[in-house]
Amino acid sequence: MQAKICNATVTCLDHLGYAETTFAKVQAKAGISRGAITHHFPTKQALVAATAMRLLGNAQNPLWPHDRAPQPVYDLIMSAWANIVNSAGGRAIVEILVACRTDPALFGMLEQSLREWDKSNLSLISARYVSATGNRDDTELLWSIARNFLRGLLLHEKFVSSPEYLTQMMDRFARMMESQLQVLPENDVEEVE
Amino acid sequence: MQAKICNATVTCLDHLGYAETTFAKVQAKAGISRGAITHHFPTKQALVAATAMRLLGNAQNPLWPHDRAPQPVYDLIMSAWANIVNSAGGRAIVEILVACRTDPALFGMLEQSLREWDKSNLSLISARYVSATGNRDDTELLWSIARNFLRGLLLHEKFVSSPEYLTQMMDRFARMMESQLQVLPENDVEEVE
DNA sequence: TCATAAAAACAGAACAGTCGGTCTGTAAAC
DNA sequence: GTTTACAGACCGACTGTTCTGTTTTTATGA
Repeated sequence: MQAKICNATVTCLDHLGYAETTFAKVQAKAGISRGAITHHFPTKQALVAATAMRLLGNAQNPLWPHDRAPQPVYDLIMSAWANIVNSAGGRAIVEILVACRTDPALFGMLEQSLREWDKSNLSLISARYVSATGNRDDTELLWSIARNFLRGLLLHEKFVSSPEYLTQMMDRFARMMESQLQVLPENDVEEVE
Repeated sequence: MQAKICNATVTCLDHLGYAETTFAKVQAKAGISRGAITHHFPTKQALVAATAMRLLGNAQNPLWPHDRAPQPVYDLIMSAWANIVNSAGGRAIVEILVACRTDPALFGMLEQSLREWDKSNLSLISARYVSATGNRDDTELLWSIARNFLRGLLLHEKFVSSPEYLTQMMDRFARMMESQLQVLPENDVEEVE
């Protein structure tokens, strides 16, 4: 039930934005009663915070399969955009991040979790990729830069002069990252997470 | 009067976010009557759209003074962050861009203006800076990348592990740009805009 | 094993407050 | 004298939240 509610919330955030994501809309989208939603999530912030936590959990894995070798940096950037950031969940996360900036209650609920997610996300990267300088901190800096670029791109996407231009930006950025970041040479990368 | 209303709107967007920016709040912040605001801006979208146009006009100049030589790329990135993106106006713009994604009425009012602003912004850049490849399109791509990164950084700012880490990210990105972009050699750069 | 109590899961009505938008009224300007 | 600039009351719709019921699940103890 909670999963059903949060999925409906993601859809609403993606299609309607944070402001228009109301209890009534989520309830209608999920096809449930009003009581169900307020029982599990007494406030709007609680609903959105729970949805964010769920999304973060799902966004951790799909980029680096445990069984296969890490994909090249270029492909990593491309699939991060297509499968994570520019997805319903990714767009919902951006709505939530923006709301966090001005909603202290929501910020308080998510601050710690987002910090921890950020940290574990970075350590997943530096277990598989390494900066050209060989410095681990630099690896994490580069990935942070990439993540912020992709999120910023989400805001600009609808105003890009043409779809091809967006492709060119992605390609240009991925090539720039490629020159700074590389797949870690064959090591044992088992004991991660 | 319109300027007073729009300034109050910027403050509200910055402090309260798009969802909580209401006619009542703007009215109170500007210290005017309800009639004044609805007279000039009949809908909330019209108010926000007019505010956006005003902000875009202000955000065009300050990075490249006409009288002095263009600043180095590193400084350009740094001052774009400090003076444009991470300012009250910059944060308000991001709120508006996010709202545009899900509000068709607002999007319709701003789409054309934002596209034109983007174009003129890019031509201002390529009049003073050039990609290491010498290609003008590449220059514009690089600047688009920088702008999107800075906007994305705005969403992440409150969750960064430490203030120093943010400085490091800025520094790392600016150095990366520095290696791809350079100040255009002394030419006549008068007939711009 | 099963009766039973306690708790959790849901349903839906009700609430006060606020929203965006419209309306009439007045003063000033052109 | 017609239009524009402002003032402020008014409105229905909708907001997030609280509340009282009803059903289902879970825990308990003999």
